[in-house]
Amino acid sequence: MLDERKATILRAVVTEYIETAQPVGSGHVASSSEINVSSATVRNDMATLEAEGYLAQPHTSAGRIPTEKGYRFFVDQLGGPGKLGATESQQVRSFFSRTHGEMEQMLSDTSRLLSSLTHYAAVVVGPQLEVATIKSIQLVSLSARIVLVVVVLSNGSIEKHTLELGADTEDLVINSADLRLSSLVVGQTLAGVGSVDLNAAVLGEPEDVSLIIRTALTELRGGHRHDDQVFIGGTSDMAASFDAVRTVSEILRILEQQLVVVSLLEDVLDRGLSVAIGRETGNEALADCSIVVAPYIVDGETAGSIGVLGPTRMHYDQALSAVAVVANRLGHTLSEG
Amino acid sequence: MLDERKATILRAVVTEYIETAQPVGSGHVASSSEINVSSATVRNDMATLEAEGYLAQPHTSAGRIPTEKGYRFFVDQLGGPGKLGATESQQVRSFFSRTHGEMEQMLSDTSRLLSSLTHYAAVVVGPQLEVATIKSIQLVSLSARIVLVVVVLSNGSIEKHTLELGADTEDLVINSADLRLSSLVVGQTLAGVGSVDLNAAVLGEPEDVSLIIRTALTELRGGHRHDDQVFIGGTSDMAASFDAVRTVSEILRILEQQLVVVSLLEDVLDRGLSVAIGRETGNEALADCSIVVAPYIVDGETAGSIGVLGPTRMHYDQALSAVAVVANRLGHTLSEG
DNA sequence: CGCAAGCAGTCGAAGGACGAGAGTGCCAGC
DNA sequence: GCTGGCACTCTCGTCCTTCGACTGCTTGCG
Repeated sequence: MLDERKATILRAVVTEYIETAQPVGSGHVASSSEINVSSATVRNDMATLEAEGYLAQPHTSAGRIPTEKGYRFFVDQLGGPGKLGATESQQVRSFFSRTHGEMEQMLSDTSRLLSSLTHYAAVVVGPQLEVATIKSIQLVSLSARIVLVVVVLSNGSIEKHTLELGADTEDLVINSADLRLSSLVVGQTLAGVGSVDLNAAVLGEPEDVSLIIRTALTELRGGHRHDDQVFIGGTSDMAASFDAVRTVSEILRILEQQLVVVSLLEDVLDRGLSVAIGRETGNEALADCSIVVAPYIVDGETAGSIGVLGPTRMHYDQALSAVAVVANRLGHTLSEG
Repeated sequence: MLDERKATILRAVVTEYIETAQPVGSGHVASSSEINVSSATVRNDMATLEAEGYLAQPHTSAGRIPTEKGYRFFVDQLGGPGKLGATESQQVRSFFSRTHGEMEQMLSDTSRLLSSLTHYAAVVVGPQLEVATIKSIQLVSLSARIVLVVVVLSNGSIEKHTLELGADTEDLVINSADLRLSSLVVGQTLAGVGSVDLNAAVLGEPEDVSLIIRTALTELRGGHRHDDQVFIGGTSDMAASFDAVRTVSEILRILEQQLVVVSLLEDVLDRGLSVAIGRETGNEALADCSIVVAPYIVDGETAGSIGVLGPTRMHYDQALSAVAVVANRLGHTLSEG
C-alpha cells in the first residue's frame, strides 16, 4: 500500500507529533530521521499521504498532523507490544512481588500501577462473577427484621444482599433457611442460581423459612447487574495531557459511568483490537482519545480486562508494553490464588 | 465590625462575583442592589473593604474580587444552611425513597446525588468500622492452602482477608478454627480484637488449628488501615467549574488519595467548621477550592461525613443546604437499617 | 460630616499593522 | 525520480492605538 519511504515518513511524523504536539513540517522529517532525501521529496510524499488520508493540515502552510488513519497505520506496523523500559519493568516486578491479599485492593492498586507506568488514566475491570462458583452462603441476622445474605465465591470475591423481612424472625428460622440455601446453591455459579426451581427449593419447609429462601434467591438473581467492578486510576495524569478543560470534563463524565467504561473495553476486545484510536472507540466524546486494552487470563480463562485511556497522541509503544506486561502478571498472580 | 452598608456592599460583590466570575465594579453594585447610594460612595466603601482585607483588585482599574476573608464573612453571615429549592428537594426525596439495599451501593449513589445537586465534586466517607461489632466470622476454604476470613459487622459491612497457609489443610481443621474464632470475637468490635490474648485464644487447640487462629487474628488486627471507604462523584462537574487544566489535574491528584480526602474532611469538622475556604482547607493545592462538609449521624453517633468540593466561588447557600439535607436523610436512612 | 458629582488617570482587552518564520506547492533541471 | 529554488500563504508575536471600565481624588452641597 505504502512504499517503504512513505511509511518511514509517516512513522516519523507520528513520532514527532506525539513528542511535541506541534504540526511537523517536511524540513524536520528530512533532517531528523534515517531518510536521506531532501525536504522537497518529503513534501511530495507528504502531499500523497495527505491525499490518501494519513495526514492532515490544520491550515495551509502549517506542518502535518496524523489522522486517525495515520495513527492506525503507525500502531499496526508496531506489530504488538515491545519491551518495557528497565525502570518500568523493575516497578512492575516489585509491585507484583509486594502485592498480596484482597482482590479488590489488588485491582485498585493495579490501576494505580498502570497509570503511574503510562501517565494516562488506567482502567481495571474485575473478574466477572458469573463464572465463579459459590463456595459458601450464609445468612447473618443484623436486627430483628434485617438479614444479610453473604455469598463467598471461588475467586475470593463476595456478594452481599440485605433482606428486609416483613416480620420479626427468630434465629432458629434463619438457621434452617441457611442450611437449605447452602445445600441448594453451593457449588453452583451465580448464573446457575437463576435456574433453581423456586417451588422445589422450598418444598417441605415451613412458611416462614420458605419465605426467607424465596427472598434470598430472588435477590441473588436480581444482583446480576452490578457484576463488574471497575477501578480507575490516574485521572489526574489524564487531565494533564489535554489542554482544554472541556475535553477533560467530558472524559471524566464518561469514566464516571462504570457501565459505559466496561462496555467500551469489551467492545474493543470483541472487535479483536488492542488499541482503539479516536472514533474507533465508538464514543463521540472520546474523539481525542485512544484506548489500549488487554484481557487478563486467570486459570486459562479470560477473567477481565485492563486498559489505559489517553490522548490520541499517546505513546503507543509504551502503553502497549505496559498494558501487556501488567495484564500478564496480573493474570498470573490471580491464578496462583 | 462592618457597618450595615459595607456589609451589604460586600455581600453584593460576593454574589455577583460568584455568578459572573468577573471582577465587579462600583457601578454594578450601586445599580444592581438594594443600596441607594451613588457609585462614588460605594467606591469609598470598597476602598475601605480592600484596606481591611475583604476585597482585592486583580489590577488597578479593574473591579474587586472577594478575598478568602471576604468569602468567610459572606458565609458566616449566611448563618447556616437555608432551604433547598423545590426541584432539588424533590430529587432528594425521591432518591431516598427509592434507595435500599447495600450500603456501599447506597453511599456511592449518594455521592452521585450530591454532585448532581450541587454540580461540584461530592465526597462521601463511609462509617468507621471500628465502632461496629462483629456479628459473624467465617472461614471459607478457597483452595487447599487458601482460606478466606469473612467478617460480618453489625452495620452490614463486610471485612475480608485472605490467608495463605503454609501447608494443605483439611476442612475439619478449618471448622475447628472457625468455631473457636466465632466464640472469641463475635460481639466484639474490630478494635476489640486487638486486645484478645493470642496465647489464651489458642489454648488447648492442636497445632494446625491454632496456627490458623493466630494468622486470622493477626490479619484482622493489621486490617485497620483501609478502614474508611470513600466514594467520590461528580469530578466532571468539578472540572467544568475551573478554567485551568493544571488546577483540575492537581485537584484530581488530591482526590485520588483517599486518605488525604478523609483527613481533609475530618480536619475541617474537627475545627468545628462546615465550610473551609481556600487555604483554610489546609492544603496548598486547594487554594482555589472550598469545601462544604457535614457529618451524618447514625443511631445517635457520628458515623461518617459527606462534603462537596468546588471552586472558592461556589454557590455556598445551595451547597450548604444540599449537604445538610443529604447528611440528615442519609443518617436517617442508615439508622433504620 | 456624610454623600454625590465630576474629572483625570490607569490599565487591560480588543483590534489592526507588520515583519519574521515556518511551511507549502510547483517548476525546471540534473 | 529526486532536488534546488522560488513564490506564496498563513500563523504568531510584537507593537501601537483605541476603547471602555474602573478607580481615586477633589470639590461642593445639605
